[in-house]
Amino acid sequence: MRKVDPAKHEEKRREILEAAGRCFARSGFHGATTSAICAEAKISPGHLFHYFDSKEAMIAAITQARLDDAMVRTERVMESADPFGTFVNGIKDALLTKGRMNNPLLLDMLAEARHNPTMAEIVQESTRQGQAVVAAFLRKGQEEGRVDTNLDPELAAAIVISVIDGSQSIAVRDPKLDKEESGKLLLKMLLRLFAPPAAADGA
Amino acid sequence: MRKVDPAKHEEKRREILEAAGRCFARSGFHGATTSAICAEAKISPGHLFHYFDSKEAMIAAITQARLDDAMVRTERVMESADPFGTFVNGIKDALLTKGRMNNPLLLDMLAEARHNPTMAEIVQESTRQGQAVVAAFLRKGQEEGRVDTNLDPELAAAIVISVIDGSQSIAVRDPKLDKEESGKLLLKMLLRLFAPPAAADGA
DNA sequence: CAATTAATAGACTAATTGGTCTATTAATGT
DNA sequence: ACATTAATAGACCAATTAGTCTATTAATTG
Repeated sequence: MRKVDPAKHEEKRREILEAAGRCFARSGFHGATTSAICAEAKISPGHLFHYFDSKEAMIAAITQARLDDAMVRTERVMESADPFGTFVNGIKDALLTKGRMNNPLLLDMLAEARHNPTMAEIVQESTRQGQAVVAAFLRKGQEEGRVDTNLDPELAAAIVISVIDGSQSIAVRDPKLDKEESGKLLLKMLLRLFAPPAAADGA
Repeated sequence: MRKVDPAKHEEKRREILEAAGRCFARSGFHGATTSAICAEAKISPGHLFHYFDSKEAMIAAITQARLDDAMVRTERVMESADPFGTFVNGIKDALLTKGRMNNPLLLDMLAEARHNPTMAEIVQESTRQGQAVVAAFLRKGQEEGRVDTNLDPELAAAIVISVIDGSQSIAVRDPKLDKEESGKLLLKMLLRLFAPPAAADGA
């Protein structure tokens, strides 16, 4: 008989998903056709649907993958020597929209989640997890006296995520705006929100 | 002969556009079919395409209309007795996502603009105008000593818009989160960013 | 009222698109 | 070597969808 390496199967799936990701980024979830994805991945339709049940499933898979990816990277920060400090750096990275933290599909994913219950579930579940992790960082910061203890960590975490989401809109609305500058100001804004009443954090 | 009221024509267009808006809000720009729009507007396809050249044109028109609408409302604030104060109230309204300032298509519009040059142009042009108006409010605030003069009004305006955009994501990511609460915190965050070095704005 | 043209309907279509079916090739284990 | 099954191709299809065409009804004006 034959019993083939499931790792190879997974690898191919990832490969196809990456090609799909490029197509989706270019044309949106609905604008990208399966045949465009086939072309990008250099496979036939039969082959494509051998790996994914439907285009819907591809959209769900890539969304899940991207969100998971962001989660993993965020969680890894927790293991560093200075969690809160590294966390702030992570936000910076996310806001500058350049580090591999960046996900050009974010707006599409959010919009899609407004119309598609499956996607909504994926996004919401991922948000629950992400929010919890961010809240943990904020609590850590509160313990260290670097974050205002009046802030509700869960709520503040939601705000952090919302600001990162919002930062994606800047590139769309004003492509000429310097991302470095806007990112820095967004970060400053968050840090001021975090700052305990005493410390003014002028710079 | 016959020479019919162009106002009536415009009115019907608006009517159809409103129906389309409901469909788009429900299913997204691509998920909503023209026949769904026909059903919602209670007209026939022939009739629909008598008023709009294409679905694309409908998407562009509704986007333009929504953005113009937001602009008009924002501009009107400038005419009030206390522009900056009223402006802050306007932001509050936008963040609470309830006042008629709210536009459930915002995320869809931004996502679409990433893939569709026509939409990109509309969004970017509208942003230019909106940003200018917001920057004017901030300058007013600076003159009145209510806004940090170190802030670049144009850049800060971009941040304000980005935060409002980002606030839309909250409802998607965490529908259970209290909008009142998150809106209040977002507003506080912006006000702290605006605050001149001296005033701490503790509340 | 008659003529004219706008408003409206709705059957129809051309093209696209997600997805299937069959066939072929290439691994793998015995 | 051979049997078995996975990997892959690509022709094909059913359904959907944006958009058209023709016909009818309703205003408007002279």
